[in-house]
Amino acid sequence: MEDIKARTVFVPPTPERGVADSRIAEAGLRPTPQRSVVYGVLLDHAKEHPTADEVFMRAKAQKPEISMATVYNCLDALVRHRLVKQVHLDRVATRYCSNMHEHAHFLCEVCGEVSDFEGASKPRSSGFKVPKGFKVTQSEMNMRGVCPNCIEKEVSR
Amino acid sequence: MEDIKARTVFVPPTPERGVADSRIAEAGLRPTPQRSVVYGVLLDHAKEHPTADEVFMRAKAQKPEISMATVYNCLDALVRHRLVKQVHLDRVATRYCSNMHEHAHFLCEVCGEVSDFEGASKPRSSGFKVPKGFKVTQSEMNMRGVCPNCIEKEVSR
DNA sequence: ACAATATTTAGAATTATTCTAAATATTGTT
DNA sequence: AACAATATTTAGAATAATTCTAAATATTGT
Repeated sequence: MEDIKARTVFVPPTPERGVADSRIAEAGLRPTPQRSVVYGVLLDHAKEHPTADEVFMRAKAQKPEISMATVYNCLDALVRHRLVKQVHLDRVATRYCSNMHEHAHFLCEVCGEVSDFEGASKPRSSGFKVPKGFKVTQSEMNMRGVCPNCIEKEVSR
Repeated sequence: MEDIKARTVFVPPTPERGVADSRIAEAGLRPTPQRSVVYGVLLDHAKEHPTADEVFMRAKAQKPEISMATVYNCLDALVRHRLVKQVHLDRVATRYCSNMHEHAHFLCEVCGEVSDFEGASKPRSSGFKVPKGFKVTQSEMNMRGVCPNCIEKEVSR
């Protein structure tokens, strides 16, 4: 019989983990296993726009000792170093997004799904006049409404 | 001596209160004194983008029996009926804004002040392609950075 | 004035986020 | 490789924002 313990302990890194580590280093952030896991979770689940809590649960699956405070610390560091965006869609939990291309976010008020919309999210390229004297470092464009799936369900009721 | 009690009890309605009441009625919302006070506070302090808590304190000054739960209820009703916008700028408290003209919000990361930027905040007029099949009912554009005041202070340090 | 319906209330409950201080890890130097 | 300096992680407590609950009150249309 094979050495099961060794087999189960060895979890091959996802391709994203290597990407995570090199980007963390490039960004001038001190590399730690926790940051690697947290950023890896976000890269693996960019489309889901997870909350801190969802990141915590996924990170815990890979690294059981990780704590919630660390997840918040890591998320803050990643946001400060422009590897991750915060998405403030509603009154409750903030979401995190590793897609740094220009895009807007859309929240379906029926099912709660968050979608990415391509297009300009930077003020200069989106019809906004930034008044003289202000320095803009980040911007986000958020929309709400009903997604195609939920419109269909409503019609067929 | 004059009747001080009578004088202090009579608080002349601000011009905004009348506006508040008629807009609440126009919006098809049941008129209640609480909604009137809450909306009046927002109309009087549109530039300050108050949080629910700040609205509560101001509303309490005019109507001491009002409760926090009612402030949230009223804010939700006003938002649903498009008299007020929610502003989701950061991880903490949501802010409220009675300026329904197209504009973006700017948060100064140094002093915390929120400013209005004129310009398009609606997706159609701001360079965003809303994918086919989505119904967009609300949108908000938020920016962060440093305001002119704080840039000046930083330079002169 | 009456029933039906919606709103308000206080307070408890829940959820999201921040804080704290001690333990551990990382870095740049010898 | 060992060392000091500095940064990060940790568990758990603390705080802050928001939601829930069920009873009391207000508003509406008849």
